[in-house]
This record gives sequence, structure tokens and C-alpha cells, in this order.
Amino acid sequence: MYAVHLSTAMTQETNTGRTRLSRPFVLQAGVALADGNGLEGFSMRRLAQELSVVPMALYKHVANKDELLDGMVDIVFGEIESPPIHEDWRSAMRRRAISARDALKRHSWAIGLMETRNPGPANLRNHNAVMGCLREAGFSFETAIHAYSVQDAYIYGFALQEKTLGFETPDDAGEAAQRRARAIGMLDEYPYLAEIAARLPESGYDNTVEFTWGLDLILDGLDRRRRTARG
Amino acid sequence: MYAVHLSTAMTQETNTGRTRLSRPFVLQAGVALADGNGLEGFSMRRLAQELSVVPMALYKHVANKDELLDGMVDIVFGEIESPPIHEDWRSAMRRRAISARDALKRHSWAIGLMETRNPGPANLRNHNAVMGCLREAGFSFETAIHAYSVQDAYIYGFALQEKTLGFETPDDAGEAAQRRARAIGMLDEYPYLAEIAARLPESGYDNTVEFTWGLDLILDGLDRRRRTARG
DNA sequence: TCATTTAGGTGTACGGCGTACACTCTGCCG
DNA sequence: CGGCAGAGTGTACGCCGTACACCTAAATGA
Repeated sequence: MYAVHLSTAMTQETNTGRTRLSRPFVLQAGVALADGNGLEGFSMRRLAQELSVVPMALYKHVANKDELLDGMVDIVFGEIESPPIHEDWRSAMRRRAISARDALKRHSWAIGLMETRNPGPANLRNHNAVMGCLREAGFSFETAIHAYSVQDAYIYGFALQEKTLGFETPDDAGEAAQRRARAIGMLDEYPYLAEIAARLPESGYDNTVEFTWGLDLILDGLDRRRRTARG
Repeated sequence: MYAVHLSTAMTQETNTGRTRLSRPFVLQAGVALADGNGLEGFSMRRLAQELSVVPMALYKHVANKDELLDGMVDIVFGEIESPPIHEDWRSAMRRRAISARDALKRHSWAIGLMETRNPGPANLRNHNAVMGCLREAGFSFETAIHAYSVQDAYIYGFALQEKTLGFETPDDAGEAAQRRARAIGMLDEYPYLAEIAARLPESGYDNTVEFTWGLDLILDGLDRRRRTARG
């Protein structure tokens, strides 16, 4: 149903032609499998099968499933752009947020895991860069913490919604809304949801627009707070 | 390790003194078990045991585990205050957001599930009320959708962070930060994270303050957008 | 070159999970 | 009382993560 396909950069061939496993190779294959099958379609046994190896072979490279997931999550973090420390804070934050949402969209299985687990190096590097960018831009310590918190909450929360709603285009969205509406016969009982079902299709709904609308609202607010706090 | 204790309102006694199950009773017990043991400590078999019943008995009242979780999630939604439709939108939204965060804090196992699953009646009622409140306050359809989206993303995202960070008081937070810092020896490599570890304890960090800071930032922004869009 | 160490891969097994399916029992209806 | 429906039971299957003992191929060093 889903075939893992990886660059050979992190593999070694044995004399007999068999390719050997390695920790990065296993992690990368894990990401690929989760991308293809979702988190509930992901198991040690399936991953082993994908790698043409017996399940227990994986345990020579990762301690257990949780630790493997930690490593996979850090690969996702590695795909998030780190804000350059001395760039204009606002556009740096904006780019990082958009890049984070993109990464979470590519690997939506990671959403529930990203903040749950022991942070890996990519995670630390990114968060350090965010804090650094804000501090150097003149945010007070307290305000920087707040700014960091709102942004991350928004990014993860949005990705979570996006994952579950699971539609992309206006048409999808409208269709989904209408299907649900009928399914529950809610048009009398929930008039404002009925309005959504009715008007969303024609409204040109777009997840990316939606994301940036909220993001810019937050960045506006941060800018104001920063100035009034004597940046 | 954890005992379910429920009101008898939704139980019926049989002649022989055995209490009979019912769907609401099972759902309520499920919430209690998940509250006590977390989602990974929650299983059909454990729930059955908690109810002194054989696992398969549950299936007379719920279709399967997913459907049971749907029902449990809707109980959590039921604990979220619905904004009164004709109250001042801003304080109504604020109260609803705080109440949602409280509910998610009580039942943090629900966070990953809330948007993931088929919406139940409490979910629909609440979202309908939010939309209604915004529309009646003069938000345009598009702006109301945006407003709804930012708020929910923020609420769920914050709850997610809060669950995973898992500290509450300034001391906890500082301690956690410092422990992590040492664990990774990051003080040179990640100076801005090191600053957090160093200063968070003395900064009076508080999750509730943090939440309302971001919430008010968002509500400010919404107010501005609403006015410029010719309310 | 060959013996030895060691790391990578294997096979078996255990206890837990969700749940299908066929059953017994209980309480209610006539 | 006879039978019927719906609640609770028991057994069984195929997944899961992973402990443990084993084998084998590669790396090492004399």
C-alpha cells in the first residue's frame, strides 16, 4: 500500500549486497511511513516490514517506539526555517510561522507529538532562534516569552484544525460543511452553522489565506505591545 | 490505581442488586478513567474492569472505541460555556475561551481528539453560539469565520502546549527549564534558551496570565478588524 | 592471514489490545 | 407460564510493543 523510498545517502551496502540499517536511515523511513499511512497506520512491525527486516532489528538503532517518534519529530522540526537573528523581527517571524505550518501540513502526524516529547536539537535550535530574534529586536524578556507563546499556540492550533477539518479548497470546504449539515439535519437547530454551510463555497475559503489572516493579526498585536512596552 | 466514582443518576439497579450499564453511564465512566489515567492508560478492557464488567459488555452501549471517544469528547464540549448570543461579543468570547481552556485543562486527554472526530451535539451547539454571537455583533460573514478560526486555533494550541510543558507555577517552570538546560548542556549553544532557564523562575510566570495575555491580544485585533470592515 | 570480539539481524514468546461471534441469563410481555 | 428481547459472558483471532537468547557477518589486531 505504501512504499518507503529513501535516498541512499545514509545507507551502507554490505559485501553481500544487503543494505545495512542505521539510526538516521530508520528515522527517515519512519517519517516516510507515517507520512504515507498516518500515525495509526504506523507500527514498529510495519516499519520493519517496509525495510525488509525483522521487527526486532529496529531495536538495535532506537531504544523503543517513543524514542523513535522523538527522532522523527525532530526531523520535522529540522524542516522549519529558523528566523535569522538580526533580520527584521516581523518578517522573520512570519516566514518561520509559514514554514512551520508547511512542515506540519506535510507531516500532519507530527502535530500531536511536537510539543509532547523530549525536544531534539532541531527543536532547540529553532526555539532558541525565535527567542533570539525577538530579544534582539528589542522585546523585553517578558514580552518575548508572551510573543513566543501566542505564536506557537496559534501555529500548532491551526495545524491541528487544518488536519482534522481536512479540506483545502473553497469547494471542498463547502461540500464538507453541507454534508455534515445534512447528516445532522441541523439547519433549523443551528442556524449560524447552516449559514456557514450555505455561504462557505461561494466565499473563496482558502486555508493559507485563513492562516495568514490570523498570523498577521497576531503580529500586528505583538508590534503594538512591543512599542508600548518601550521596545 | 484509579477508581471511577459516579453519581447514580444514570444507573438502574437490577433486582439482584447489580447496577445496569447505560450509554451515558459508560461515557461518564470513560471520562473519569481518562481523567485519571490519561489517554494511553485508557482501554476498553480497563474501563470494563473499572465497571466490574467483561470487556464485551461495553459494546452493547457503544459501537466501538472510536465512537466511545466521540461521546466522551462531547461531554467535555458540554462543559464549555456557550456565548450568549446578544451579549457584548468581546466579553462573551473571552468567557467562552477561558471556559474552554479550563475544560481542556481538566480533561487534557481530549485535546488531540476535540477537532479530530465527528462533532457531537454539544460541539455543534457551542460553535453555533460562537458564530451567532459574532454575526449578531456585526462581524461580516468572512470576518466572523476568520475570528472563529484564530480563536479556536489559539485555544487548542495553547491547551496543547500547556499539556505538554506540564508546569504551572513560576517555580515549576523555572525548575523544568533548568533541568532541561542541564540535561542537554545547552547553555553555550542556545544562549536565548539559557536566558529563559535563568530568568523564568523570577519572572512570576503563570499559565493563566500567559493565556489571557494572548487571548486579549487576539480580541484586540478582532475588534480593530471588525471596525475597519465597517462592522 | 586467521582468530576473536562485537555489532547487526533473527526467532520465539509474552502480555496487552480491540472486537467478532456465539452463548447464557435476566426481566418483561402476553 | 412460555417465549422473547436485550444485557452481560466466554472464547478466540490477529494485531501490537518488546524482552531475551541466539546466530552470523564485519571489524579488529596479532
